[in-house]
Amino acid sequence: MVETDRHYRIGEFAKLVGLSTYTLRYYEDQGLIKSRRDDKDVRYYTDQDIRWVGFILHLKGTGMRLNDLKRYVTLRAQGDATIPERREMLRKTQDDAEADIAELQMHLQVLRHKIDWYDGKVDHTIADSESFHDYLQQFNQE
Amino acid sequence: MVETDRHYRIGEFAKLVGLSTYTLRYYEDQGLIKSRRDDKDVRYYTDQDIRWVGFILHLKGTGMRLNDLKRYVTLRAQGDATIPERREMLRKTQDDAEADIAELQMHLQVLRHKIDWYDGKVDHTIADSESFHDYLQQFNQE
DNA sequence: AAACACCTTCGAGTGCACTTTAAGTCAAGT
DNA sequence: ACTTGACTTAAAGTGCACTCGAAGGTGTTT
Repeated sequence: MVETDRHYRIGEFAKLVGLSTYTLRYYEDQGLIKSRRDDKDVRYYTDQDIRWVGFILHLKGTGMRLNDLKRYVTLRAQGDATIPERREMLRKTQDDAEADIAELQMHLQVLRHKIDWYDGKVDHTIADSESFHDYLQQFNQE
Repeated sequence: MVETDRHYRIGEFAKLVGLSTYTLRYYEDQGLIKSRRDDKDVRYYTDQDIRWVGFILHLKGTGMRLNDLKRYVTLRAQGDATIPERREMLRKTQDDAEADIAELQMHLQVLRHKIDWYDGKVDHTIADSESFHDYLQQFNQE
């Protein structure tokens, strides 16, 4: 054991994980996180919870929706038998995120070219003010 | 000249650029695009407009908001004197997009690790079911 | 003649993820 | 005593970017 006995009330916990107390209660309502209560019915959280919320934020950060997150949590609660499905959810999320990045990169490429054009690094003699776009059609798979 | 004399009505144009007619009218209301009208007051668009909408979609694709897009359009209408500001807007958008990608990559790294963990490629003997997170704290600058 | 595509204004609806308020209670700290 | 922070439920508000519908019109095509 490290120091897993530390307790945090919602306000402190909110600061630790970078969410508002509103959001934490909302996530609890949604079933994404759970909290224990002291004898006064006041929520408290532990370092475990910090890690769990951290993980949730990573999943959200890759674009996973609340609904999928709920599903994931439900599966997790059902034990190891659901690992294949959970793995599959993560893989799908990963694929989507990678596709998003690829698309973003493509759009960025156009932006960079336009900035270069503003900087005079690219041929200015073309009449059409947006014809750099033509040049970049080759990257355009959409 | 290539073949810049082709005219498209809104329905056809919508299909060409991948937006709905609703959205095209909405963008026009917002001042992002303009259309010419025939003698019956029916909108028509040209190949120029396809390129312009294409550019808009690239900017949106990098995360630029409608409001900023409006500002950009306004500046563009004011002529070359506003090029520095426009360039700066693009640079800012670029920076933001690059930051988004970096963050996404970081979250993805966690996801990939978790998938590996599910696949048994990573040590399974750790008791804490989410402790892979600890391992990745090093990437966590947020 | 009916269907279809276009036009107008303008307000309401959608989806997502919060965010806030209201209204009342409880308890610890300064 | 008062402020601060916690608690409850339920509902309304926010922001963004559409998306749609009503209601009435014109014009072209089948």
